[in-house]
Amino acid sequence: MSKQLWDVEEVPPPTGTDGRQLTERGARTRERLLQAAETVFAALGYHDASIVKITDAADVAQGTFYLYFGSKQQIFDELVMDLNRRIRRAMSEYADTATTRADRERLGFQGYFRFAAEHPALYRVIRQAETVSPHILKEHYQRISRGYVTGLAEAMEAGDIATSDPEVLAWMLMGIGEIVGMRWILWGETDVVPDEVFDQMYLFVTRGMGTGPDR
Amino acid sequence: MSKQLWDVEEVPPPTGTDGRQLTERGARTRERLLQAAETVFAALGYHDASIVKITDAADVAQGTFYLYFGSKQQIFDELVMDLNRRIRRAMSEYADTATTRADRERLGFQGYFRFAAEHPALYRVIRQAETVSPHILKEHYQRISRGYVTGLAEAMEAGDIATSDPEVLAWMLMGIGEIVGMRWILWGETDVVPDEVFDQMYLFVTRGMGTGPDR
Amino acid sequence: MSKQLWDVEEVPPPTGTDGRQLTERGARTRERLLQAAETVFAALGYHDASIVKITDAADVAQGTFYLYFGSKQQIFDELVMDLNRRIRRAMSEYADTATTRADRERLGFQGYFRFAAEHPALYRVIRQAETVSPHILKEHYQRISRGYVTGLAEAMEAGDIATSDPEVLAWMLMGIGEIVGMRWILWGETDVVPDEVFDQMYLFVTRGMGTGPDR
Amino acid sequence: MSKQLWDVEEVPPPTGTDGRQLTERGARTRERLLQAAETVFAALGYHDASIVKITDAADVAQGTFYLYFGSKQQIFDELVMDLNRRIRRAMSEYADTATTRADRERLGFQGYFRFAAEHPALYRVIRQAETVSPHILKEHYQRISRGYVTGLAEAMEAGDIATSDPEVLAWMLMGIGEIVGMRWILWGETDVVPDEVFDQMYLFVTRGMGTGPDR
DNA sequence: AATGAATGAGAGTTCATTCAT
DNA sequence: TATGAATGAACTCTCATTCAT
Repeated sequence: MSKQLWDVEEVPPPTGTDGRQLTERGARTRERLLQAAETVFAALGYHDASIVKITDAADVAQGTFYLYFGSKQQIFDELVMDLNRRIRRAMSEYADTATTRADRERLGFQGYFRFAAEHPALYRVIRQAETVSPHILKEHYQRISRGYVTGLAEAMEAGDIATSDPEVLAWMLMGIGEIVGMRWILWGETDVVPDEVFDQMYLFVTRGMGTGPDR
Repeated sequence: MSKQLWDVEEVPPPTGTDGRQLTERGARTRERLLQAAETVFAALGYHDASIVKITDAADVAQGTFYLYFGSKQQIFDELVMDLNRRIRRAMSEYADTATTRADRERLGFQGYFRFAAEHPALYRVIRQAETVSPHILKEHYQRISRGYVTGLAEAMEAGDIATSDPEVLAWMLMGIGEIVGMRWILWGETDVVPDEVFDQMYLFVTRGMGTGPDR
Repeated sequence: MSKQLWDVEEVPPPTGTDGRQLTERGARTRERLLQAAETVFAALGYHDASIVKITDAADVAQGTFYLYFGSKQQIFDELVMDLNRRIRRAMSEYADTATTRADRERLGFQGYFRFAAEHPALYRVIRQAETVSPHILKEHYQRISRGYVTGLAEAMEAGDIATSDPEVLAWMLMGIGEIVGMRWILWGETDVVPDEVFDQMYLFVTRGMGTGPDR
Repeated sequence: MSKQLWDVEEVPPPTGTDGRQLTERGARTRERLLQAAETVFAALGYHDASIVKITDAADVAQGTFYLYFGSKQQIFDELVMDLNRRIRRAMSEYADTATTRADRERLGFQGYFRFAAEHPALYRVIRQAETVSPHILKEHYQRISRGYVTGLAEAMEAGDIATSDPEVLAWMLMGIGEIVGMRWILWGETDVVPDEVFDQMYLFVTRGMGTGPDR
């Protein structure tokens, strides 16, 4: 397997609201706030989350928040992009253990479901973005799709799956992963996708891509 | 084609907050509020929409709102269920014109996309539900899935598509429809799904279900 | 004496923040807020006055404030214009009792000093306007000057005072009135301008205008 | 002409908040802060100016401020007294070039107007003092008045102007200068007092003092 | 059925000031 | 001497909701 599918970019060093570089202490506080935000947004949703609740959870004073983030929106956006990077990393880690190309998508799904199970914030936070920060939501899907497209195009060229528009395919795979994760992980009794469901899903996907068991 | 796929139930006559039957005038006012809410929620999202804005748009006094709805949540929930009924009706209307069973899903997708194009509120409002009213969101998906399941089970029995768990299949179809609609209608330049995309999508779906061109 | 020097315009009926006409009850509340604002601004100055303090003084809830005024600025501006109308009315009432034209300015000064003595708000509030709302301050002086100009032009035409630019003269009279009022009323021990001071001032003014005792 | 009218006192060497003498570097920083304060207060007014903005303008850290000034008030007061010294110096410089006693007041006015034109801070800052630091405002006027009184008393004794209470006269001259400067310099199109206006004003003043052209 | 004035809790945000480094 | 992170009280303003008319 050549390179990583979701080749996750490095993050630039964080700055304060005024644009200045942070001391180590500052960076630590900022990180605490970001973690608190994840918890609070996941538990309460964007509206109902409040800056007081975030600073309480981070155990800093209200005013401190504004040293690092300009507004509730801004920390939200940052959190979404942070989650996005972590999902892609999770998917990469799984997918890159594949020994055959055909296994890649399967492992990608598993990475995604695993991450979703461990981070309830994922759905609660990201779906909010639709109205809170539409452009960030777009960005989120696009970044994931990009990774898929790369891998799918390769697979098509190698003749492993039927040739088609890799972008359409990529979005469909995301749509499937998202709704299955929501239905069986977020709303399910267990926090994994049951094996029979996974298998049915995967059968559908491979058939759809033109790599069924018949191939 | 036997019966409707999304057999949409009748709605009971609306009542006021106090539970009493409404006069005709009252029913009209209530309707005005519901329409105003759709506009306002779609334009601003749940948090940013406010009851003043809704009553302003409906051209009634603030107090009047509470004669018909108990809270902001409640009108939101009602709106979601209303949209849900209308989508299912739209999907049914399309699907029921199918002359062959195989055409049903295709037409169902088209009904959905058409509705999405005409009602931008769909995504903006329904995705909000994730945090505003989780149980309503669940209800929304379940009702649509139910229609799919009925039709898919029938088709499997008739041998038109490969046998599998119709529920898993139903959810995947929803997931695909939702994300494709978002990507190409909500975010696309045109407000229809381009033909090539639709075809690629449909090819994937039919292959996945085991009804490809090869059948 | 022909007509009034400071012919004070009528005020339009007050409206709420949303532009709607007020009920009688609303008008009363609005008035209460305006009076409270005068007291509070006079006692504390613009910065140190707060909306809580104003609503407390008016004995209404904080939110009520915003039914009638859009911001602290706005109630301040309104208050300045209100004081301005009242000063001009006070000056008019005095000046219009004059039996000889020569007496008019004397009585105008007295009207002004009397008003200043009774309304400590005058200086505290109006001088603030310099930075809070420069254009309102300008308006304030211009309206008073306009009344002066009318009277002075008349007097010049009648040959009662030496001919000169009535506007320059008007502003000087205001400047004198303002600083004398500040020095002897606002900062003085008594709250009237001592007779000897008033006489000295008036002698200076009449000589300056070319209507000394020598005329 | 005997001595200076506004004989401006020397300022004691500045100290830090802790009362200790400053090093040369400290004195420089303190000076930078004072200059930044003039700019910021003039541009924004007392309330809207903030210590962050002052320290930003002075390019020092927030904490540094408190090494030199105890509070926002304190730097404001110091700034007012600084401006006051500079005005008096400006007036003196002009007045002391007078060759005849009668010319003194004329030149004093010109010095004042020139200073006002060059320092818009003058009005914006000093008028603030009304509520920020009433006693400082009083002090400001009194110091200027003192210079006037000295000169006017001398002139009366010499028979150059009519005898009267020099204090009343002094305050009136200040009032005139202030309002004319505001009307024609601060609010005027040009930043000088137009010649005709100045002449009208000066004619009024000389007549009022009993030194008209008729003398 | 409809109004609109009134409420008050709570939101986001700013800012003078302190203090460890 | 200088820094800049941290504080927390106070501010302006919004809003869902109640209630007398």
